[in-house]
Amino acid sequence: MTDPIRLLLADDHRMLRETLKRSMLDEGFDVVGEASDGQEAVDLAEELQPDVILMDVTMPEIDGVEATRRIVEQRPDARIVMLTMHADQDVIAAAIRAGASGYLVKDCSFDEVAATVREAISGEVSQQVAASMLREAKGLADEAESVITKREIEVLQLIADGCATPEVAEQLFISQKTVKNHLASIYAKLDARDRTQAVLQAVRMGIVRLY
Amino acid sequence: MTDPIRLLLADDHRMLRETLKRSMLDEGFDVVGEASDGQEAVDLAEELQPDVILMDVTMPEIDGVEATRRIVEQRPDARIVMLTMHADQDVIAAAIRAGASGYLVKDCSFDEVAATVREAISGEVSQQVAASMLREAKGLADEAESVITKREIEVLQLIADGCATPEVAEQLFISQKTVKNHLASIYAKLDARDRTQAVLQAVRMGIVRLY
DNA sequence: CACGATTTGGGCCGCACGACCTATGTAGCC
DNA sequence: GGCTACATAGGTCGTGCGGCCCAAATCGTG
Repeated sequence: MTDPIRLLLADDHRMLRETLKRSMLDEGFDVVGEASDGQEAVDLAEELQPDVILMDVTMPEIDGVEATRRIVEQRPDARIVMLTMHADQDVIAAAIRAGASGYLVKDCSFDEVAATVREAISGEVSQQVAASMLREAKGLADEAESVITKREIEVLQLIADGCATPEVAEQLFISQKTVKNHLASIYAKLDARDRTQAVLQAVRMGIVRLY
Repeated sequence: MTDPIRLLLADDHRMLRETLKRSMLDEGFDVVGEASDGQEAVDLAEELQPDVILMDVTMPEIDGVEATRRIVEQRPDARIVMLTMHADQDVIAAAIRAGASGYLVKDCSFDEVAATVREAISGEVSQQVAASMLREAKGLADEAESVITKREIEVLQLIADGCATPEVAEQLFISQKTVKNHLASIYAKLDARDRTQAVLQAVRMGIVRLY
């Protein structure tokens, strides 16, 4: 038998992290570390050099997609399998672009998790990911347009936190008009008609945190 | 040694359900059934008569709080431990009112899960729940005011689905004014200033589903 | 340096939205 | 029969919001 696969788990919910760890250990994997936020995941990935990282999209500090980007930047051979609540096309596309080598919806079975981790090591790519990469290849122009900027995320987060336009402007030290411009840009990128839909989409994508 | 505690797990995410099941089995619990939505939880609770039900708040068809209400109605001695993403006071209060005997945030450790299930059986009540019951006793008037009606939930769900006021009115065959009245009532009950905050609060409470 | 993306800001317009007040019909309940 | 809650609907008023036009400064990358 070969050496066990060394795993790093990154999820902000301790319950899932611990139960997943137990199950992965049962299956013969070696869980070398756990991270509860994106920054911790980046730090531990460098420190522990795990074979595969199982990373949730929605996390504090840095979301999973951005954490993936930073890890892959330092270590292009890193194998990262993304976890998410919903099967959102935009999220899958963003994860692939960031350098993830696999993708799992939280509604999948545990066997699928184990299988996807092994596939990530062997270099195979799951059907879900392959299908997304096809779509990726088809509509690169579209994808490029749907990159939310830092400032736009700040605006979205403040609105999710309960701020109205004037308050967002005050918090960011900019005019209300600029806030509205950012929002208009966000609506186009997220295919949302108003702030409510924009925030909901951002929550689905893991861009914004819900407290 | 006494008979193992018979558990029913209800959560719409298969990954958590399966990993939690493995861990609970490891700990000597007997997981007799799994439900992926509220209706299934109600049905299986009656069929399997488990000692304790671990139930997520956010589920399709029927949310965890309502499922708890229905189960307790049929079997007042049922022990139900609620699971939720966020430590939301309104959710805790609603769960207690529905008849839950314990409460867990998904950020807790696995040991806490096992301990809370055992406490639920022995009749003890966790500190979190006790604290909430105190608040409950203090402000019963307040709590009574914060019961969202069926019609209000329909309005909230449609708005979460992307409808604007005129569209909600059309869908429900009522005037726009009535929709606005429902919204005003919702804002007061959920302590929200606008539809965005109302929908987010509803998502946190598990009243509304995010697709 | 030049180009594109980002961030900043202006004005205009029309409708949507939320606050506030009142009112009626219909249930369920003591 | 009254009481309370719920769902229905109207008016008015001020402001928030989103669509659409535009333009300037900054900044990273080629």
